[in-house]
Amino acid sequence: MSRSPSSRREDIRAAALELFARSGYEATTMADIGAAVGMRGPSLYKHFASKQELLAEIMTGTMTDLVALHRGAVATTTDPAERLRRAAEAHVRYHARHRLEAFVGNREIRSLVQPHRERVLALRAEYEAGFRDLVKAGITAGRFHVASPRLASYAILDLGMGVSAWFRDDGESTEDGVVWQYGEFALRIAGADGIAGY
Amino acid sequence: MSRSPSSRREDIRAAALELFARSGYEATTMADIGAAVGMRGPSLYKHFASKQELLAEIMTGTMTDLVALHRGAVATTTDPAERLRRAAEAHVRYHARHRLEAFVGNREIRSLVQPHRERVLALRAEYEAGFRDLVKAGITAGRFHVASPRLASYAILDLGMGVSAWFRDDGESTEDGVVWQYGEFALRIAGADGIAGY
DNA sequence: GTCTTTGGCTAATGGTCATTAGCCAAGGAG
DNA sequence: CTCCTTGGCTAATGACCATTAGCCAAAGAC
Repeated sequence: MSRSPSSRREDIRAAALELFARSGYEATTMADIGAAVGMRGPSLYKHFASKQELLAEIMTGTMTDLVALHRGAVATTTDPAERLRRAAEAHVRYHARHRLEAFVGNREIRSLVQPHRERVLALRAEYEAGFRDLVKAGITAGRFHVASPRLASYAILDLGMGVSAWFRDDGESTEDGVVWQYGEFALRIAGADGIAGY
Repeated sequence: MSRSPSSRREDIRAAALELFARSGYEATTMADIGAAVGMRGPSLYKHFASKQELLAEIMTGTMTDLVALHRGAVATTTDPAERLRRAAEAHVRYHARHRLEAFVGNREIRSLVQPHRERVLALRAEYEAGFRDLVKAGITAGRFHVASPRLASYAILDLGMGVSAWFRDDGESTEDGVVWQYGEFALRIAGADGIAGY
């Protein structure tokens, strides 16, 4: 039974994502992607304009989702510590749950060409500014204690990115366990009141 | 004036490193590397056996240096917090000071072929185990308070890796400032006694 | 039943790339 | 001075790759 065009396109996108994560964009060929969905490489061009369009769609989608999740996470509270915890948890949960998207989103920016690249970089800058603003607001409120809000926000962001590289929901770590623990780490990094390990 | 063979080889290695960091191993050509050192691509083969050898040398060297620096950092004290701080500081300083090596070392493992790849992965596993052991030792001594030593050690490692991606010694952050702050973050993540932001 | 559209095929296009082969100028050794 | 080695050159080898062109079977529309 043939697949609908939009589900076929989604299959191709999923196959490309898996191969880009495993081998890298440059080392993945259209023939590889085609083989993964049961067609020849040149047939992909009936569904996608180019190999670059595949990468652009994956990376833009990832960054758009992260920004939206961040906004949603911090929207319903004004407490600085709660906002940071929720933002960090959303960040880590996304990296655990969509680890291939997060991994490719982090790793393949060098292969993304204009204008997609600057669009993704702009979204990334917005996202990073969101974390920095959260840390600064906490310091201003007297709730966080850290010498450098800039370094703290970078550190918190990097924690999530690391998760996409190693996390497997294999029992040793559950998604919820990692999300909770990393939310805690974010508050520790920020030096939030009442967070000190016990 | 011609350069000595070993300094020529070092120039090629440095050029390759810079290009691998900027564009990625796969997207960098031998012609690119040759142009950077003032010769044609095929001439590189008088100094290196292959493009892969260049990558392997960079990545193995980086991992070997990190393991050695770690050993040195923890060798002269037995206090758990001091050991973790020193290990984290060595880790971050390396990533700040050798950010291209660290960046390529983190990002290009997918392009490294056997047997180099398993050698680098083994060194990486040893290095990661070193951090995990430090965190566990601190918990055993009652000095650290963290639910998951495994997650804490991953988090600490990821902090340094992030540094290689964004750090510039540009005044806004100095190497010493970042090293100190990140050493502090490592202790906070581990929930070290006496570290709570103020 | 006929015409149109869709989507997968193969062959081809235009180009790229790692690496080897062989040449030769320059420098060093004896 | 002669011979050998080194290191950079160009041309070539063998293979690969993104993408396009054109064909055609199958399915859908009327």
